[in-house]
Amino acid sequence: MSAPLVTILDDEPAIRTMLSDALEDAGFRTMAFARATEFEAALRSARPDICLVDLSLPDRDGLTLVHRLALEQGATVIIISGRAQVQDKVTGLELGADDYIIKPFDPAEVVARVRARLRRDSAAPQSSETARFNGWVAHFDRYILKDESGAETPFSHAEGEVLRLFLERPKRLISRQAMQEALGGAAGDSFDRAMDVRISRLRTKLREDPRNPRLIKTIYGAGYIFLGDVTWG
Amino acid sequence: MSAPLVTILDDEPAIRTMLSDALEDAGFRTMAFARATEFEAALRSARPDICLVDLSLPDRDGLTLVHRLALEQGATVIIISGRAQVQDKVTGLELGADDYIIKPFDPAEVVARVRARLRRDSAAPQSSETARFNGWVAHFDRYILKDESGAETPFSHAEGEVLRLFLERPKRLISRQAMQEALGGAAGDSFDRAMDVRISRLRTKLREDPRNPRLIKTIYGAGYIFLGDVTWG
DNA sequence: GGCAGGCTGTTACAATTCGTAAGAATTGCG
DNA sequence: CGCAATTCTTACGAATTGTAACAGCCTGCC
Repeated sequence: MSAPLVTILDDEPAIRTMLSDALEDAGFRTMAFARATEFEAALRSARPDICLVDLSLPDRDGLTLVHRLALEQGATVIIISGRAQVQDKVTGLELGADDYIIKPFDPAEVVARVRARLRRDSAAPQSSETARFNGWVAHFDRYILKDESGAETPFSHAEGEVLRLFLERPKRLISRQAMQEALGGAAGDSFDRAMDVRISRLRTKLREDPRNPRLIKTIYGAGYIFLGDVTWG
Repeated sequence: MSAPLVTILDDEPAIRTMLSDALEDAGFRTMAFARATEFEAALRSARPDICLVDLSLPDRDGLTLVHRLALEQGATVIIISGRAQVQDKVTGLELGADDYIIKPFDPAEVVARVRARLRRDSAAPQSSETARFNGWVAHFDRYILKDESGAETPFSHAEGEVLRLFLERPKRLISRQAMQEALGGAAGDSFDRAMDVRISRLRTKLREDPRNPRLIKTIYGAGYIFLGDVTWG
């Protein structure tokens, strides 16, 4: 597992340098951009773990960008802004940002906040081996799925990997790329289909209606989202 | 699914009241404590979704408490503290806190940060994912539109973006340009038509009469206006 | 070893989504 | 009314995603 990637989007060169230096000293990989368009272009090939975004961008409405990144792409976003009004912070956070840091800032605090976010994102894997969701009970230790009537459906290891991934991140978008990494597949062309097939088989076992899946939703062009109410243990 | 529970641990009664009031107005359940020992006793019977903790506690070292809560119990912890030094923030976050708010604070910001944490933690009641308007119910979490008879019409991601935009700004003019930015399209000539098509398809799903649209009105030369009576939640 | 059965990736093709293009319909204005 | 600008709708096609069918692999068993 390589070092987490942090992107920086800010039009002031001094800020970009300061953040890059501090974050790289702390062991992160960084990519810095001055304009939203460049940043978005880069997103197509790289998937950052955290995005630091300056709100006062010249070439695009920053809040719109945050919203798209956070709620639609499922990225973790930290806003860095010169605006210190409470109202600004509240709207930024409501739009999906995970944190809001005011300029001027101390790089050490930024690093600490980035670390705090990452710690949560990769939160300790569930110690428990059973999970309940929408009438189903998944027993990962026995590779079995029980429905409300108690009937058992076995699932395979590969299916279990996908199911566990969904149950650990319910109601959040999981991008195709993130899923492939989690499932240990190279991002190669051919593995794409393998992942699709895994999900398809899982859907069948969960008795999803192909026309209108209730649990595993596809977001065209982005990834998947699992909509169950999950309780572990 | 009951409202998320937020605990407040602070020795100043005024702060406790201020936070309780603000959080309950925002729809959360709260429990407030003046001392760490009481708080810990309560933890045995209740499982808070978020813990707000003041560091300057008389009866216990606050940082130790935060560490136990966050890293060992896996709880989500937000520190509220009078100490504004960067070093204090860094240690607090390193010890496992998820956020660090400095006194004096605005309750609205605290609420926004609590919401942001819950959204990430998953199951969180997001700003609410259903909206009612003129006999319709839009379920954004399920990508489904229900009419009065309960019949379901699925809508796609792209259609949902448009619908959400309308429902968030009812009875107000939305200029074409504003809409394009919100939908993430460059203002290029070609994307204009794409937006039209999205709206057209949405109108079809809402069963609008092309001659006399009741919900999505076109303002020639300006933009669109959504005329429904919208209630979120 | 040889075979049966299950698991999983690959391939091929079907279905869906969504932008583009083109022509039709509408609106505003003189 | 006539004309130009704007907007609506339909059809099409590229890209994305779903899934059935096939093949390779492993495991257990005789």
